[in-house]
Amino acid sequence: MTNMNTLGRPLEFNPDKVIDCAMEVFWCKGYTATSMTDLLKAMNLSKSSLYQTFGSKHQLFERCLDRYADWLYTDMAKQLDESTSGYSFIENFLDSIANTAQSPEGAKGCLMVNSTIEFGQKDPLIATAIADNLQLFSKLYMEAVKKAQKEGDISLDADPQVITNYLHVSISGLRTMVKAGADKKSVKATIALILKAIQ
Amino acid sequence: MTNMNTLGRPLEFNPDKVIDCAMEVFWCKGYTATSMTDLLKAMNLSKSSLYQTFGSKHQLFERCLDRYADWLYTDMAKQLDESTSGYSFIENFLDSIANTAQSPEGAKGCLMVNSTIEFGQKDPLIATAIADNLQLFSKLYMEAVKKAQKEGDISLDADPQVITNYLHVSISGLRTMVKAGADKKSVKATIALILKAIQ
DNA sequence: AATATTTTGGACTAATCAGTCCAATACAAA
DNA sequence: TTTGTATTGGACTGATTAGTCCAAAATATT
Repeated sequence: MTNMNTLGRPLEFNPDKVIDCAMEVFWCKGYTATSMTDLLKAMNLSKSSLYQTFGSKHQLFERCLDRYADWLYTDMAKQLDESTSGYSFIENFLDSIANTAQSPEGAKGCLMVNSTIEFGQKDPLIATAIADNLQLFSKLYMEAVKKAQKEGDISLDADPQVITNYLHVSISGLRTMVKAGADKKSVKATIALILKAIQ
Repeated sequence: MTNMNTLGRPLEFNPDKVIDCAMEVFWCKGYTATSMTDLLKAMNLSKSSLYQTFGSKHQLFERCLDRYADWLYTDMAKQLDESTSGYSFIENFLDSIANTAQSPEGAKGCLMVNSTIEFGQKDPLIATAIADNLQLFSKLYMEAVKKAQKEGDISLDADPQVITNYLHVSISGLRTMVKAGADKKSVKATIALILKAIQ
């Protein structure tokens, strides 16, 4: 099988590291527009190694999706943990999206949003992968919202689940706006209005 | 050239009608995932006729984008015209998105949003096509917002341009949420919160 | 009926697609 | 050093990609 071998020729690459390379390509180009040649070049792997280790383009993509969600979740959880308040965490996260406006990072958007739009419900495996990862972020948002409610920044009679969905919608929308080329000033003004609904 | 000929063999198809067929395919599958074979089948055209009339896959897609925007704009302008108030127009439009939840129509999403995510700023021609069409909808939203302000449903000290951007973000976000498979009830609850920010 | 003009069907191309396969290679254990 | 096991490079496959080209067909004008 893959890795964990004590016998035979050792792997010449770090599977986790090359997944990051693949993720980057899928993130920039989308699944369909990415060719195996693109991936091979970015991952600096031979065809055999790629297929041996990851099975297929589709399976590799699933791995990338999970890796992306994991990476983003870890980062956001850290942000939440280090934040002075639940509300400021939300505020800062939205602001960080605005700061990607008209930059290469902003042009990439969010791999989860990109994949949701590219696949929708067409591919059951990917649809569940996205749904599962979305659930992960929901929990994080929920935590932040409940914290903000305790801290008096968000009204107590608001339903945290509704606010969580509202945040998802706002974030996807902002990412789309940024991808469409909106400038930082417009995005920030929009964010101010977004936050108005949850106060 | 194309059409408007008085001499020679007449076209066996209606260019406008077959564009609608192509639009449908691009809408469902995205640009990259759509093959010429898909288009040929959907449009019921021979390869020569397609290339003769539309030039290339790319040019055909541009035509489809414009056609889509035109079609949607016309429909929305009519809705605004027939609406009892500016605010109810906005409300009804958001509600119509919620009603596509977990249906084939919802799975398609919005061709403008889909294309924004698929292309971003990668393709200058398509980026401008999207930006131009977005501008069209901005004017419509702006009109509705200003009307709602006059009618006392939206506060007069709110900047109509900011609300317009906010609506764009909300609509893109809702379309993404629906594509991800959200149920009607959740979407409607989210819309209620979205509207809260502009009252 | 002859001619000019245009569209159409379909054969064709060269490039690219994802994926397979195997001999050569490189290591650990014996 | 031999043996067993796993990885690697790269040739190869068949299908599909967008796009070209030209002879045949279909019409309006003369």
